[in-house]
Amino acid sequence: MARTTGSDGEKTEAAVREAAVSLIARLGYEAMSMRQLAAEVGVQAAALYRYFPTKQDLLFMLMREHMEGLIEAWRATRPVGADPAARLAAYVENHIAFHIERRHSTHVSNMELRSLSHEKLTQILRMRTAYEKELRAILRDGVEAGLFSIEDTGLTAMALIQMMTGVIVWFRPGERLSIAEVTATYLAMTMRLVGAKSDGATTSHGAVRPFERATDAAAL
Amino acid sequence: MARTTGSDGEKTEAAVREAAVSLIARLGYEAMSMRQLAAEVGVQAAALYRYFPTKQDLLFMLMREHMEGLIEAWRATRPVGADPAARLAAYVENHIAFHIERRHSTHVSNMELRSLSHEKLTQILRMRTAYEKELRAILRDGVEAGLFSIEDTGLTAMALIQMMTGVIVWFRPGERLSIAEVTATYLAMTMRLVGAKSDGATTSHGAVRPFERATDAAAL
DNA sequence: GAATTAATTGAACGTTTGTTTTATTATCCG
DNA sequence: CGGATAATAAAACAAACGTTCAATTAATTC
Repeated sequence: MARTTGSDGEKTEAAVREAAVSLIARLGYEAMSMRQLAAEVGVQAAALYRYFPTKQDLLFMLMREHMEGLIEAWRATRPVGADPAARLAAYVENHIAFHIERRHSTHVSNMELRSLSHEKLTQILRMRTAYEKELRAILRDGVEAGLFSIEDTGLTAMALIQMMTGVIVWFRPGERLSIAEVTATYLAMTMRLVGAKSDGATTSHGAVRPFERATDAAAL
Repeated sequence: MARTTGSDGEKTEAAVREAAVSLIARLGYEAMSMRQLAAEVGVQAAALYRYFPTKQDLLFMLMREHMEGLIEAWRATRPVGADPAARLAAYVENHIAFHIERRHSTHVSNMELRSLSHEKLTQILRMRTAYEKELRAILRDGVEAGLFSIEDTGLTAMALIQMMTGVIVWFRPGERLSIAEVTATYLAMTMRLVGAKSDGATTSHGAVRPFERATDAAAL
């Protein structure tokens, strides 16, 4: 009735995070009880409080790590000197690969923002804005270089992000389409949406060559 | 300590629905308590149960009415005999107008699906699928007529709906852009995204004439 | 104006909630 | 082997939850 044989703080902590992401994604933050989470980990509810001070801190921790992972994945992938079309392609591929691979934590980070305190919400939104800013910069550069025809850079960036992130709503791995096919199609749609001129990486009818990286794109 | 002067069932019921949509959109279904909802209406919690049997039935009622409204708005607007490009334009305009106008109930219908029982969830998803099917039919007709160039009709329909519905995440009435401007830009992006040939209602650079209906589009 | 119906209150029900406290045991270090 | 520390269980807390019930009053009907 106390410390159990084989118990290990690090393993428990990892199990808690994994279970929390899965449960919150499935039930929602408010609907998931601490006892439910504890049962999923195979532990009593009181034991959870070794790893975070409150339930909301757990949520914030999960969200912050998700955003940090997203920004880091982009930082490691982005082609710095390339032309806007190649940079846009890299952004789309990274975004889709990351979000498909982390469907659950994406769900959490997108749906549970309202459960954060004002202060914690601000921190998460700051990270999100920084990430979206990268896309706006690419679009702006593309317009200035005469490669894209866009009415409103900010609006287009939001539309693209909503479109791409929406993949997690309907995509299920192992069904009709592979990740590579989905990524290639979204890339083609993106290029047409921004009015990319058909040259360089794009084929004659406006579709874009798949860049042969979609399957292993998110090996962070 | 009983019936209050001036009390009226119909007015209370309407006030309950309005307050519920607003509160659930802001706090989430699980986070909103019946006492909170009652206080917003100016009534005791017990009085709510005159108008629906359980909290979940209230949620279901709000979602069903939202979906019925969406389908009815499209039914009343759709141009039956027109060509695919005009039908697609009508779909986009109706969708955006409806969702901007009903931001709160859209939020509820999109975010709180997991709080429904399996049976009620199925009913809502059936309505949603029927609505999305209309878009897929338009895209398919456009492809067959040689007007659109699309890789995957189903995937493109989902991408478009996610993109358009996403408007409610960032759009706030009375800020930088008007509803008409947003709608026009989304229409242009949609037409490029589906690879619409530049003829008929579309201008030379792929943008689409606004159809002069965006502002009064959602007078249901 | 009496009888009936509609609308609501206030109190109470048993559960469940997030969290704290205290005690207990496994593991690690010397 | 013994003391320190890490990790947990078990029990308890007040507060809040959705919902029910009986009592009470306003509005309506005849």
